[in-house]
Amino acid sequence: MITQTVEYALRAMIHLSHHAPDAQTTEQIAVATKVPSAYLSKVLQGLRRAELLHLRRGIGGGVSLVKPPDEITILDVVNAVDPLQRIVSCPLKLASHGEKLCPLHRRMDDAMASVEQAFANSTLADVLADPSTSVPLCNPPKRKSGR
Amino acid sequence: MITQTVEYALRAMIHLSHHAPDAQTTEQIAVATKVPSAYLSKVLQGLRRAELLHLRRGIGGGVSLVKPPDEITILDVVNAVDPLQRIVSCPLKLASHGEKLCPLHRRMDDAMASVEQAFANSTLADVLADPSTSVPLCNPPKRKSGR
DNA sequence: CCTTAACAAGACAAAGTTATCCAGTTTGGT
DNA sequence: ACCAAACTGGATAACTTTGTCTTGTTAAGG
Repeated sequence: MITQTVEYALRAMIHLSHHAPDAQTTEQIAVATKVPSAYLSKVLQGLRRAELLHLRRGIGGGVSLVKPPDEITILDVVNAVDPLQRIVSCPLKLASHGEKLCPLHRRMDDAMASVEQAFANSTLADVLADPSTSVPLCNPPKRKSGR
Repeated sequence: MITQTVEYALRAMIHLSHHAPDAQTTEQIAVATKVPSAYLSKVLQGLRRAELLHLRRGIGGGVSLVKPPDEITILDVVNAVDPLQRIVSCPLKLASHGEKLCPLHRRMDDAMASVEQAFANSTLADVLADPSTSVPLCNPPKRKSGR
């Protein structure tokens, strides 16, 4: 459910939010988020199909967010690349169960619902603004003498 | 996170709980839970390794629960076959983050924690006793004339 | 118009998951 | 002892996910 692809997509989106509204190249994102760049480009294409990203090619091109970070939730990102699978009907196809989930699947879907809820309640801006600890994905800027 | 294997394992455990403390053959479980029997036997071996099941071979053998259904949680079953992956340290291996999760991964792990919590709070007996709707996994017994 | 930076798209490879099959081994009953 | 019912373990196959590579296509700038 939190697949590698989802993890990569979230890293990329956070990184872009951090630099919003500026564009970043795929390569820049790959380095910053430690994602294999060739694979990242596939993931980004998924995010573009979901209309979360704008990709421009050619010199000076790159990747940018379509909407500001406070209008994009974690759930949006997850659903763009690997949609959260809710259990909507009996996986055993029991006719008598139909749309009503049995107690087992009811519980499993409740768990999925809580994840969906949590993801829907956090925007990328929320994540960036989180006062808790460190900057998402980033080492704190090193204080260098020559700067 | 709720992989096919986990789904199968839970179906088998619920089925066994339903018949506890009697044993069932792998084939009986496979038919009742609509799981491919050859694969089910692998899944059951995982549950045995986790000491949730007792498998006996030979005539009259079969699969039985090691503990009563009210002492086995959904989480026990999940962790036996495909352990729930909590995020315990920064996936980017940023030295500065170390054990502290950044706001992104903190949120992701919180979601995992809520799932873990939900799974830990339901025993197999709870699922069976659930008054909500239908019997877990089963079609209601059909009223046949000759019976 | 040519070069170069950048994304696009498809083929392909590696690894993990799911599923099948078969030749053993154990066990109870005759 | 033998037979038949059941699980065991290993090999293998199909499929999905993850990752790489190569060849295109787009766009800016001189």
